[in-house]
Amino acid sequence: MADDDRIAMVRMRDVARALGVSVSTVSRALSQPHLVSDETLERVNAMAARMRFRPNLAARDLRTRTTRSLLVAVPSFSPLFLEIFRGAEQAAAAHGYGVLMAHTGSDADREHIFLDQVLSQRADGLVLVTTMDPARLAERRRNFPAMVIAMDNAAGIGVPAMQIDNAAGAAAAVAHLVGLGHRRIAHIGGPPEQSLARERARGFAEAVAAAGLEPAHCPRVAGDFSLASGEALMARLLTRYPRPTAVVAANDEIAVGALQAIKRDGLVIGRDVSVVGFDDLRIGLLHDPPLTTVGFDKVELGRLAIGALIAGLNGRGPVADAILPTALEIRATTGAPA
Amino acid sequence: MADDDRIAMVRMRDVARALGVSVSTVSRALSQPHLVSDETLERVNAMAARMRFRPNLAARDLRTRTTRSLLVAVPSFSPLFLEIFRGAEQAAAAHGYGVLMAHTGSDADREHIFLDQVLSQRADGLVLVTTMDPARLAERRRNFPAMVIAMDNAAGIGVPAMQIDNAAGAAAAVAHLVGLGHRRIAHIGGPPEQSLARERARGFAEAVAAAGLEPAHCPRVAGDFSLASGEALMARLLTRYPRPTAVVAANDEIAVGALQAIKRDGLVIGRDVSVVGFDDLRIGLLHDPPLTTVGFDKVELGRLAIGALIAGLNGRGPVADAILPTALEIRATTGAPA
DNA sequence: ATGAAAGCGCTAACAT
DNA sequence: ATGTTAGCGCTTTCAT
Repeated sequence: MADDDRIAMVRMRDVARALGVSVSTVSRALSQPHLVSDETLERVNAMAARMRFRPNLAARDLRTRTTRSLLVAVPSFSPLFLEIFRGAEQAAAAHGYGVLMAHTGSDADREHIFLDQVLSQRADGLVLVTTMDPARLAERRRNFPAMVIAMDNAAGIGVPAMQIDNAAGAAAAVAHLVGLGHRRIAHIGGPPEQSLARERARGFAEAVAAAGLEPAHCPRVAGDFSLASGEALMARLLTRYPRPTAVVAANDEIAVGALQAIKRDGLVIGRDVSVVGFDDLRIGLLHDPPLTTVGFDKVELGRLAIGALIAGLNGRGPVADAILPTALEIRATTGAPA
Repeated sequence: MADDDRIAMVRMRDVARALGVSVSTVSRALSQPHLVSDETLERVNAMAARMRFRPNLAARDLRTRTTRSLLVAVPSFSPLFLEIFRGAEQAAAAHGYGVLMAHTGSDADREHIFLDQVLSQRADGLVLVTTMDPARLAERRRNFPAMVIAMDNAAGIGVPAMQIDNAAGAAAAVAHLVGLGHRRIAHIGGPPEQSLARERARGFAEAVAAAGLEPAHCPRVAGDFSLASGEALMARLLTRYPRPTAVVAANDEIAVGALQAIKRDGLVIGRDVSVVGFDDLRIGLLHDPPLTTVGFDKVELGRLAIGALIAGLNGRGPVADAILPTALEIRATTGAPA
């Protein structure tokens, strides 16, 4: 019973009537205060508060063709992407936009869903965080809504992209190890379908070649960015002869898995085998010993993406892509080979 | 230049004109296909696809007073809350709803923002995940929109709440330790402002009393749910005389911090000092040795919350609160006292 | 500074 | 099975 004590929605006209003014006056007082007299402004504000008036945003959005809210779609809830979201949120708030997060599971269908949300005016724009080469999205549509790619390139789909220098990061890891005296360095990569994984593998390969290392001693294997894959692949690598003295992992998850495999074999981390991760997430810092890894400013990446998106929304021409630098964080899993 | 090659929005009337039918026919074909002839249906679908028509959801939402999308607001991006979100997402999808995630940072202002989103018709309902006692929200508003509380009680604000049995979980941890022979068990809690922390502390205290342990030997200290606080507080606990032989932590973060402090002191985990966590997150499983902890079905909690929300939306009366059970996951950080 | 009127793009009676 | 009409709650000209 009492099903009718649902919250009765109070509309602008209710506020207007209660005040004996027109709807336009209320509307103006609420969104363009400088257009009404001080007295009216005050009365409207007071009454709106008293009546607990909430504007119907569907109506406003329809009329203004804008929502002042943005979407950030992440592939998964990895801390990496969450950090990016955090930056996005900051930047959006600074510009008076709200942000909501959605996750795609790297599923193309789901990515299209969120693109459509923008096309359908549920949000003004989209930051698509992806590591899967967004060019494939073009197979199914020609025009893209207001959007920005983060973490990946946007080859050929004509939207701004904010990335990091994956190849340079991997190369820096190799250089560090070579400097320590390593000559047999392996790479445990991510799935080659992911452009992110390919770029990191490329950086590794190029650096190995540049250092003049024997390719046969620098094997490259591909995992799936999971800890389990890092562990399994490392275990296999350890049976090779000659055994690699160091490993560059394509992310921190893989690196920690590798570390566990090394420990399990009774080898000493940083002496028998050195490991470098990628992404600089907490999981590596928590490990004992803490992981040497390739870091970068994830929050800044999110900020940049939103900045570019909003600039685009404001018609300030096509924004330049950005490639953020990486920085090697040398901790305790790397050392001179025994 | 070419600023005008912005995506020209195609509206329903454009599709209707192209086909020589009325807008209503297009509308019906798209959302109530059984109301139009097969032939019309097919023509409309084809044309809509060809013209890349996307319905303007602001208009639809305005007209139908519904969005078919739900909001889940989490306090932080802790894996605990992300698991809950995952469950929410599943359940929502099963009912044809979309879900977006927002985060509140346990900030009351931000919580109100998302409540307002619902009142403003941006979403049909809200799952508010909180550990801060939602009753305080009532200070600032009388009526709540369609919402459900997750992880906390909803004392006195008249909305359904889906929680877990925090006190029982903590008590089970104590019982496990008592069974192992421990008589001096400490508790490192969370901030007492959080009802979640208070409940867990209460369960601890009651179980300690029920077991007839000497209260002076079972100190309770309060951290802030962070690893660092667990480490610092554990270090202090270890200087006490007589030293506690076991600790029940209010969450896994604290527990892992405690573990680090114990290790640093050169004590043996599970023999000199046993530790039980709470939440059963990956951080505990990753630890060496893996953490004994109080677990519960986080995904199910999210599912239940969405189920209750949607049931409420459909007018199926007030939904009963749920209290999910916890289950002790005995791993390797607990053992008989030395 | 304020009011009247039009209209955003859609859905849902109500006709036919 | 389809078309006509009204209207969701706002914002924004255009008058005054």
